[in-house]
Amino acid sequence: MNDKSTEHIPSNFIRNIIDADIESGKHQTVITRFPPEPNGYLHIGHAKSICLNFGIAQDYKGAICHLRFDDTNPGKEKSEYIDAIKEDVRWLGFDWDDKLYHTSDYFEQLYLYAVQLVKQGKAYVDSLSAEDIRLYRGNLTEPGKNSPYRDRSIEENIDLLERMKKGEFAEGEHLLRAKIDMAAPNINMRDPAIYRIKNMSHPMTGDKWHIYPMYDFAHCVSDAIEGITHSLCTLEFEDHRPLYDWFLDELGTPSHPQQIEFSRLNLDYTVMSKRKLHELVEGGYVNGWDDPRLPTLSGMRRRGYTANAIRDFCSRIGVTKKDNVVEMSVLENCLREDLDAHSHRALAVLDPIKLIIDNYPEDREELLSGVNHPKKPEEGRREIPFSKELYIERSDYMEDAPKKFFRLTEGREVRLRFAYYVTCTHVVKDENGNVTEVHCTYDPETRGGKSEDGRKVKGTIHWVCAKQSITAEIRQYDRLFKIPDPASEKEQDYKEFINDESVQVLKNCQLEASLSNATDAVYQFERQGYFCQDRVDSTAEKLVFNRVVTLRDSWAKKA
RNA sequence: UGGGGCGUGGCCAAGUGGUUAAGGCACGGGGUUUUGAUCUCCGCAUCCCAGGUUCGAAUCCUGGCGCCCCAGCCA
Repeated sequence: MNDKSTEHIPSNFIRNIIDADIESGKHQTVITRFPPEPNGYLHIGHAKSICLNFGIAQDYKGAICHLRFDDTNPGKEKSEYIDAIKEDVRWLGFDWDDKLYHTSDYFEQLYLYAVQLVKQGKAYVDSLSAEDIRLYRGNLTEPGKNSPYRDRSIEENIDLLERMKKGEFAEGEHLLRAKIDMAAPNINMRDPAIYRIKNMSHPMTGDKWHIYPMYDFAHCVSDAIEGITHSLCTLEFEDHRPLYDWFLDELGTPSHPQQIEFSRLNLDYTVMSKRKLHELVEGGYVNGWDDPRLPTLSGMRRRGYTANAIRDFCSRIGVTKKDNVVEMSVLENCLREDLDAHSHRALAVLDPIKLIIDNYPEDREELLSGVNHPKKPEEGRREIPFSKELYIERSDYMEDAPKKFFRLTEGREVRLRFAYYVTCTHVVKDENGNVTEVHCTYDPETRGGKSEDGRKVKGTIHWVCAKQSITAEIRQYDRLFKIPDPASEKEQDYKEFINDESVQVLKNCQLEASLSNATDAVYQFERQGYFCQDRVDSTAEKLVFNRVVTLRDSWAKKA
């Protein structure tokens, strides 16, 4: 970890609570946990939680953060996701040491605790249908009513529960419920489910179980077993806290963690729910979980985002209980800051057009020197081949250019970066009137891009040597959705707002020769943006680069 | 019309009775610049509303208003 992400210790209401707990002696140290359900890939919203939980573990003396897979629903979970999640957490720069757990590690204890509840008369086996249970639950304004099975004897309940466990019943036949209060204003307290029958095998426990615990029961008990001090979760679980506390109080667990809720991260122009991400991936709207347009950590990693930038982002957005939608520009700014500091520069022409220097010798070739990083001379220099015919960016020539256009137009002089001053003389067009060649003359006295006479040249453009450039494909990504908050439109499906121009593929980009040895690092293609090789599609024969993010462009904004 | 939360500038977010109401992003403007990048300088709010308490309130009280979450045998 380096740079911005650890420059200052963040402060937020959760850390304030922890500070107070340590100060008061309530806790000597802190144990947090990051508890993903392995039913999908992690996204930047999870990164917020990861940075919060693991960040606390890093900053407090003796503190530790557990990684716990919340695998209580074998119908939705797969071990493929477990591996992906571990990889993402590691990539983000965090380490769970040997504190890797699964809720399924506790299935035995969980069951014993359930039996204890039954024996205490605090849980019962209900045999109502799912439909009836819903009916009996009441609604937001009306209380529910007791199930006719609510007063079964403890003996009968134990017997039924044991048989549920053995797999004697079909799914839905019975359900273990907490006996609390069917008239509670908090619907979560209206005899919530504890164990349901699922006759399916589990990635970790195989065919051992026929019943699986519900989140509300499993989560608090798992936290207690692990001695978690502060159990941090998102706002929608606030209503579940009374239940979290009820279970632990009834059970008399050795420890009673404190649940604290904070608001989820929302980012504009994208979606963050697992359900929607699943839908985008499975519906073929994007190409897999690691599609560079997705806010998944694997997608962002493939796109070229750095872990450093994401950590910095998480610390900048803060942690509160307020609903929020963070602008993408904050993330992009974190990225640019990190990339500007660490990326080597290169010259690459995305939309090439020939530039011919009429007064440059036909057969001459020379090597010019370019700095790898303008602020870090220690990063060295590289040689860039130069000759009579170059490629420049099509957009760097304009026929009827306004005064403020600092690039090429007839009679205007510009600097070729690291090379020479050239003055545009004329252009050649095809039968349709499209410019096919830009012609110019160069000033041999300006080698390296500077002149002795102190003459001012406002514009500098990038170029590559036509003969020695290498061809590559470049994928330019844009926001996935056309509107800032696609998920909030009540009337329309969010998929209707997908931006069908979210990726633009340029197949004939010309890169400076040194890029044939490109690593998997991110490069700044000068005046364009940051790019990195696509880790899955780029090969030695066919280079493919992803545009991570553009450079800030105040000129384009005005124009 | 049940319960639980939340409301500080365009977006995040400090602030916990006495501060010119931090900071970041965005935005506008100036300077530097062999990337119209970077860097740099400057500008940019009286705190949802209304009453009240107080010498003094974004911070305390009362009453409104607005937004979010909850009726899975999902997490």
